[in-house]
Amino acid sequence: MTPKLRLVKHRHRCTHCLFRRFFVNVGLNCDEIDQTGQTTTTNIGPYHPGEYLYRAGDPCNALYVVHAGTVKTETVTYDGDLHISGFYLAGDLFGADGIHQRRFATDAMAIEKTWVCELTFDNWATLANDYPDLQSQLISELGRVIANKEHEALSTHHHLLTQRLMGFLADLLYRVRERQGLQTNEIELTMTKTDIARYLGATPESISRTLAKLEKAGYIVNTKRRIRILKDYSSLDVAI
Amino acid sequence: MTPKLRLVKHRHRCTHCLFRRFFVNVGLNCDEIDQTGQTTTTNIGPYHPGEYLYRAGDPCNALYVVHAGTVKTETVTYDGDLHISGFYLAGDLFGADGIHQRRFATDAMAIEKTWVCELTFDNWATLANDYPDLQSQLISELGRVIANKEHEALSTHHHLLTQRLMGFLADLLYRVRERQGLQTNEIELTMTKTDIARYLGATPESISRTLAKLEKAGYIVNTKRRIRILKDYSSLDVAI
DNA sequence: CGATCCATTGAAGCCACTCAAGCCCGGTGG
DNA sequence: CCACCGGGCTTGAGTGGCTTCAATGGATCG
Repeated sequence: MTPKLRLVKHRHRCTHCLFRRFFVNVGLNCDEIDQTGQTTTTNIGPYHPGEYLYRAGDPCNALYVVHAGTVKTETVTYDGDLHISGFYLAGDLFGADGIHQRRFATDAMAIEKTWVCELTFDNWATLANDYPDLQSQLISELGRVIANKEHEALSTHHHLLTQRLMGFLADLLYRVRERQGLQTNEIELTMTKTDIARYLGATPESISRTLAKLEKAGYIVNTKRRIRILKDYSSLDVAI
Repeated sequence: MTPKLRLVKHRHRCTHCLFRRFFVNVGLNCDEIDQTGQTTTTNIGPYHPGEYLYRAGDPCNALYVVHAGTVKTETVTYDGDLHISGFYLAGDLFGADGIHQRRFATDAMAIEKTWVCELTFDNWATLANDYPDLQSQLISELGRVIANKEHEALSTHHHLLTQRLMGFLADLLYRVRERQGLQTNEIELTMTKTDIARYLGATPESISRTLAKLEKAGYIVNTKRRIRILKDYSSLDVAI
């Protein structure tokens, strides 16, 4: 990672940016902070599909939020398998696994054209000094990350791939809706189905077969890069 | 949970307590804090095996650290399965999944005679006001929890139960060694094997069979409530 | 000393993996 | 422009690991 080549001064408004929400919650907005002359967040990008944002073991000096695009974090297991630990959409915090050791535990890669907001720990310390409530904002957000990871682990333990996959799609639809504010039932898949397999701990073949089965049973419509959800996840018949 | 009946003033030293480590790291110790007249942590217990510390949905007003004993956190999935999200030994922080929503996401149950340290958010806010560095202590710890959860998720995706189980045992041995400071190779199992199954997403039958297989292959010695590790996890032959 | 929960072992079935082949698509270069 | 290539996706056949169902033994406890 050679951030120097990519550093772009923060210019456009981070309307969906988590950091902005933090600032607003303590009674500030980005403009005010800019006016104080303090550097707050830095917008970095674009990263292109397949490009690494950082690698496992790199020093972690900042927090990141996806500004636009999608990021995946992945690890190579000791026996060579590739495991994906998360997909991050616009507004999502990622890289928190590096906070403790000050080194990232995973690789982070853009899977489409992506910009991210960077908030360095140094800047954070300065800001938190002036606005102490910011700390509890971050603590709360980390709590949310933990609760999410636990929820993910839950669906991981469904041994039927049908359920894991429907759970994944339902979660993705939920998150897309959160961002669009629309009640759409269609997901634009930014990740490959192979990546979905790596995320769910399955093989691409099984994903393909299971999607076909779900389509035949009338739960989804599965086109090239889109999936339309026809029934709610909770109505899933395990026996199909 | 009826904490009022169990509240015991903090008396003995929390030598392994995470909170104490926080205080020490900002240049304090429990004695000094006690002298200021501030209530810091409250020691609660004993909880007996099978007793709930809190239930999913209960309001979360505090952070908890195991003082002595073992705690498990579990969730009932919508289809009735019981999933265990973690085992917590002396010194471990738990309940962090309740920070964001201010409600716990899981049930917490003692699996042996257990005491815990409670630090309420109110007390935390007071302390953090006087000693701002405490906040980053907690942030760092939450980062550790996140990194751990991600690591757990990794081993979850080993599809061979043999590997998941050996990984679990190796992790448990590592954590026991951390606490005892000894180079023992024996684990005293505080949880039932059924609980191990629920944690690993398997059935008790499979755990039983896999342990028998590992013993026959010379990797472990499996007695009633103890397991002795004979070989390192990394030397595990997948083909057994 | 019966009740209950945990643990173990056996037999049968099923789901997902492995191996293998072919298709589709975008990108590249002759 | 087309041939070639590579990666992702799909489909087929066979195998293996884990689950399910069932039954028994052991441990703890009121």
